[in-house]
Parts: sequence; structure tokens; C-alpha cells
Amino acid sequence: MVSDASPAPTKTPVTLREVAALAGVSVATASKALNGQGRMTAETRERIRETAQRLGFRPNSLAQSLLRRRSFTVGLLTNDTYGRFSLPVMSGISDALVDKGVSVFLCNVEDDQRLGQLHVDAMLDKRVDGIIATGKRIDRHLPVDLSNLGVPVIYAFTQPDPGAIAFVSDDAGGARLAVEHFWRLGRRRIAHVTGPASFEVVHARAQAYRDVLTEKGLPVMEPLLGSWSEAWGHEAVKKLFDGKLSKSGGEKPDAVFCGNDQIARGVIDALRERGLGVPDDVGVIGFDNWQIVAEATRPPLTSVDMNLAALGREAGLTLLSLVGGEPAEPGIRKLPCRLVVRQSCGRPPGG
Amino acid sequence: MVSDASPAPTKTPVTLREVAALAGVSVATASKALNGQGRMTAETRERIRETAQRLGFRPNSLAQSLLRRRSFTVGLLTNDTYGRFSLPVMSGISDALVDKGVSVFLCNVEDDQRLGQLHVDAMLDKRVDGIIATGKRIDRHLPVDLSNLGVPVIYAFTQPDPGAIAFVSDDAGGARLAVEHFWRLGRRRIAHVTGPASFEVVHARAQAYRDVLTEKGLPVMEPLLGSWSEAWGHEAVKKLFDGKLSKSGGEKPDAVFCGNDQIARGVIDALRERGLGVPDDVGVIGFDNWQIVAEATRPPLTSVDMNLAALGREAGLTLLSLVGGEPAEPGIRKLPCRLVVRQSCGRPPGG
DNA sequence: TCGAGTTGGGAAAAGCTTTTCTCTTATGGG
DNA sequence: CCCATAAGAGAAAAGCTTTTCCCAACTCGA
Repeated sequence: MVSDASPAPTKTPVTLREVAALAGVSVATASKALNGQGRMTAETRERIRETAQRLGFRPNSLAQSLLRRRSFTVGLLTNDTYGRFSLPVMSGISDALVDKGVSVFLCNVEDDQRLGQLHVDAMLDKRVDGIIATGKRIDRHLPVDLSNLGVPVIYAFTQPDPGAIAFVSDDAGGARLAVEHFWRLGRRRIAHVTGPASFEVVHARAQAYRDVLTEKGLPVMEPLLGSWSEAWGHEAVKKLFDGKLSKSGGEKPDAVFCGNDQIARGVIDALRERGLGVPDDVGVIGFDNWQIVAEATRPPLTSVDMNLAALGREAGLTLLSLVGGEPAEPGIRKLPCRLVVRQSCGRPPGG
Repeated sequence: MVSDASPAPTKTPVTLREVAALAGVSVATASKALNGQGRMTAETRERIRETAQRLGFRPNSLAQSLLRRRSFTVGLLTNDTYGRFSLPVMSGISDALVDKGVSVFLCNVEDDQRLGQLHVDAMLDKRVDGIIATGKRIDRHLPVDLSNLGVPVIYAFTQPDPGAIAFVSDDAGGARLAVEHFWRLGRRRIAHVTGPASFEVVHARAQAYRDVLTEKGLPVMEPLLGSWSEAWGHEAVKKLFDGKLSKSGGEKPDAVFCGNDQIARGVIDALRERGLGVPDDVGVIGFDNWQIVAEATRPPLTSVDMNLAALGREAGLTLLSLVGGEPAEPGIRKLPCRLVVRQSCGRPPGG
């Protein structure tokens, strides 16, 4: 039973040479037949095709790549090991590329410079056509230097080098979406509970929040900065609903826009614990649209989705066009978010 | 400025031929010098090495692979797009392989047969040395046929083909860990709330749960099967603490072993809502050790960790040995889980 | 029938590295 | 001083495909 007649456990791949020999032509002709190039009788072409088919011929990509100086692979660098951010991005990239015959090397570099260098070297050795860098936050670099690599580089959801091409989510736009949605629903005292000041997105979203309120002539409550946790959501509810709020003259919020879904989850739980109904008394909107959290809250959480898969797709396609030699403007492209409406924000009055 | 001293934006990689020319030797000698092969004077070797260094020479892996019939790449197939299961597995695989110079193609096939075939073909074209299949549950196949591919295949955390090599978590062992821990803590009325009957692990864990209780001479409450959700955790608490339990003569549980962390989260919240203290009145242990959930519960959740990264590492190393031509027994290897103790299970009496 | 043009197909180089021979030169012993 | 041996380095093939150029044979018009 070591090795029997039926397809051997390890068979050596069939080469073009063998196909050609069996079809009684030269390798040149065989190659042309299979690629639809060159001139030959229809029968010759067909015979070669059939032979190739029958033998299960598969052109050796390594040889092709060597010749074309193009490997049809790209490297994807991430530091988001358990990544709910970078995973959708990856998925989008892969989606965009698989149809073009391009495969993706996934390399997790953690936050380890040595590991980063190791992976980048490995990619370069393998002659990737390009590299995409992605991460877990927009305002931090990966622990690798990607300048002057000799291959195109695109940044997606991570901090780019100056002069590079990057795709990020439009956090300010996403925040507008949420606040304006509250406004349309008739909410007028809208609070904002978000993450720590060390994140740039915190400021971007907070500013958008202020802008919308100002535009609409609504009272602006100063955003509450804390951590990205449920616990902070609880605590923030205490601050919002126990203390006096300066501007609004003691009035309690009827809506809370949260910086992520975990905070929102904490807020909703805390509201329930103090007998406030969501969405009837207070509407809540989260950010990230982390499905498993958003759907587990009671009621299910309305949340801003950053369209990360789309972002990845754009990044992949752009990289490909760069590889193809087409020029592209450097700069940061912000891609729009979308609001996924569930039940925590309420329905329009009388709607 | 077409090509100046500092690295050009897009430089063509330097070849061995150029190194050899500059060092004044043949490519054969250059190759041998850099690989520590052949015989030559120490100075010649050093001169070549220096030249290569200076030029930033990087052997073209495509050429090497073509020659060695070994690409130093492996394909990783998964259907767990947003995967908290397959991601740690991937990370372990990558970890195990990066030091050996092996890169990983990540291919997400969703549950789409066409996509699966597409990716497998792409991998085969690219001459991967082997393939690892991973997924989101142990008892389901990926939507691809991986038999007779001509390259070694390893299954990790997904249902293997018969006769293949697979690594999975030892769910029964993990369940024992949890129940025995409760026992050591002095808990005597231990309930089990878990997922749907359609999952094999549900039965494996439930049986282990029964076994341990029987061994210890404790009352066995019939496991409560439901869904993997928080909501089911809430509901299960109702069933456990409202109704009469047959065997235990109406006594309420003092411990609940949950089938995953989300259920555990629901159980803990529900217990709190009815005024029962965790861990003082009731201990709770979850499964999966999904950090972000386990650490957000109040109190933080003790949970069974499946050691998925280690599982991935094993899978990677085994694949490599297979690629190296070493034989390996087919079969399913169960890797042990470990209990991550936080606060929800309680401390030993007087401890 | 001759020359021009067309048709079908092959030879060979290129892409880059590794490895096996082979060759030349130097060295040492007798 | 000569031969045997070792040392140092190069030529060439292999690995597989694509593409350019070339050749032989055939067709057709004059």
C-alpha cells in the first residue's frame, strides 16, 4: 500500500514538455496553442489542448513569473493579530485580487520590529508585486520601514508614510451620519461618549459631532472621553444622568452617540439598570458595527460601519493598477462610512 | 536623476550575474561564495560577499524554487472570514513557519465552492509546498476537495477527510478541566449550559461533563442545549433557577459551566439581575477564552482556552515535516485545552 | 514554371540560480 | 626535474515557460 495505481499520493506535476511530446509538437507550439498565440491549424491547437487537459497540465507559475518579472502575489502586512479591523480589510483585498489570479501572503508582524523586517524580507525575496500595510488603528505606524522597497506600497487602515497612498475610513463623516440620524429622529439633546484622547479618531469624530450640533442649533455637550470599554460606558451614563450638565441646564440627554460598540453596550446596559428605556427614553448609536456585539445588545445596536471590506477592495485594486504601471496620486483617501440601523436609535416620531 | 546614488523609487532587483561581474568572478563562483559552498580562497569569498552586500543582492526565490522544486510557500484555506477561531490558528502557523523562510498564502473561501476551487487552483499554480485547511468548527468540511492534490494537506480545527492528518482541540478534556476545577473549589451542584445539538463539540463536552460528575459522585443535571448566544444564557438561567430540577430535588446550582463565553456572559448578567452573586453564590466558567468578552464580563470570566495558536503551530510544523518527506501517521490529534482562571469561578473555600 | 507571399511549426534565447563537471595552475614528493 | 594531486574557478546544464525570429513548404498569380 506504499504507493498504488490510483493517483499517487505525491505526483510530480506535468510539464509543458511532456504535453508537447505526447501531442507530437515542440514546446513552443504547445505553449502557443495553450495561450491562443501563434499560428497553427485548428486541429493542432485542439489536439494540444486536449492532451494538456488529459494530463492535467498546469503551467508552472514560478517559471512564468521568472520570465514576466511579475509574481502575481502581494504581501499583506498587519499588526492586528486578533483583528476585527484588519480581517475585513484583508477579506476585501483578497476578494479584489483573487479574480485577477493574484494571491496574498498574510504576514502578522505583531508590534515586533524584528518580525516585521523578517516578513518584509521574505516578501521581497518571494518577489511580491506589491505590499499592502494594514493595522488596528489609523494613527499608528506598523513597526516596519516600507520606503524604497522597490515595489509599490499601499496603506489601508493604518498610518501611511508621507507621500504614500492610503485608504482610511472617514470617521468624521461616520460621526455626522450618526448625529444627523438622531436629529432626523427628533432627538435634540445628544451626548457623545468616546475613547481616549490618544486616538486621533476620537478628536475627528468629536469635532464632527460638535459641528453637526452647531449647524442644527442644538446644545453641544462636551464629549466624554474615556476608554473603549463597556465599563466606561457604564461610568459615562453615571456622569451624564447623575450630574448637572452645564450647557443644557440640567436636562438629561435623549440620545448618546458612542465611540464604539462596546461603549454603547455598556451605555445601554447602564441605562436599563437605571430604568431608562432604549430607544424610548434614550437613543443609542455605536461605532464599528461589530456584528457580534451589535446584535447581542438588547435592543440590537444601531452602529456606524466603516466599510472596511470596501476599503480593502479599493486598496487591492489600486495596488494592482500601480503594479500595472499606471500612475496614482499620493495622498490619503477617506472612504465613506454607512449607518446600519437596528433598534437602539428609535424610530421617527409617528414613523 | 534617472538613476542616482540613493535608492531609486522603483529599482530593478540586482541579480547574481551583476554581483559576479562586479566582483570579477563567474556566476558559479559567486553563487558558491554566497552559499558557503565550493572551494575558493577566503579573500575571494569575502570580496564576493561584500559586493553582494553593497549591491543589496537578494537571490531571486522564484529561480531558486524553480530549481529546487520547492517554493517555500504554503496555502492556508479558511472559511472563517471574521474568525476568532481561525485567526489564532493562522497566527500559530505563521509563527511556526516564518523562521524557516516559509510564507503563507491566506485564502478565505467563505462557504463558496467556486471560490474554494479558485483558491486551490491558484495555490497549486503557485506551487505551494503544502496546504493547511482551517475553519470555524470542527465538524464541518471546507467547501473544497483536497484529496489527491499532489501536495501534503493538514487539517487544523476543521473536519478532515478520512485518512488525513488533523489537529483539533480536545473539547472533552477542556470540559473536564472546567468541571474538575469547580469540584476542587467545593462546588457540588454544577450545571451545564451549551450550544445546539447540531455541533459535535456540544456532545463531546456534555459527555465529559457527565463523566466527571459521575466519577465524583455528584448529581448530574441534564445539560441545557440552546444557541451560542447571550440571550440563551439569560433564558437558561431562568430554567435553572425558576423551575424544579428533577435529580437534585429542587436545589439550585452553585456553578454553571457554559459552552462558550457569550452564553457565560448572558448567564452572569442574568444571575446578577436576579440578585445572585458571581462567584459567591454561583460560579461560572466559559469556553473559548475570547479575551474581549471574558475580560468585559463583571467579574472577569474564567474560561477554557483551546490553545488554537499552539494548534496552528503544530499543524505548521507537521506540514513542514511532511513536505520534507518524513512520514506521518494519519489520524486526528487532539491537543489539550487549558483553563484560564479569572474571577467568575470563585476561590477555594478559605483560600 | 517562377517568384512572392502565406502558413504551420520549430529553434533558441531569456529569465535567475544552483550544481556538477571540467579545466588550469600551483604545490609537493620523489 | 617530473608526475601526481589538490586547489581554485569557470562552463554548462537543469528547472519551465514564453516569445522572437527563422525556415520549409505550400498556394497563387503571372
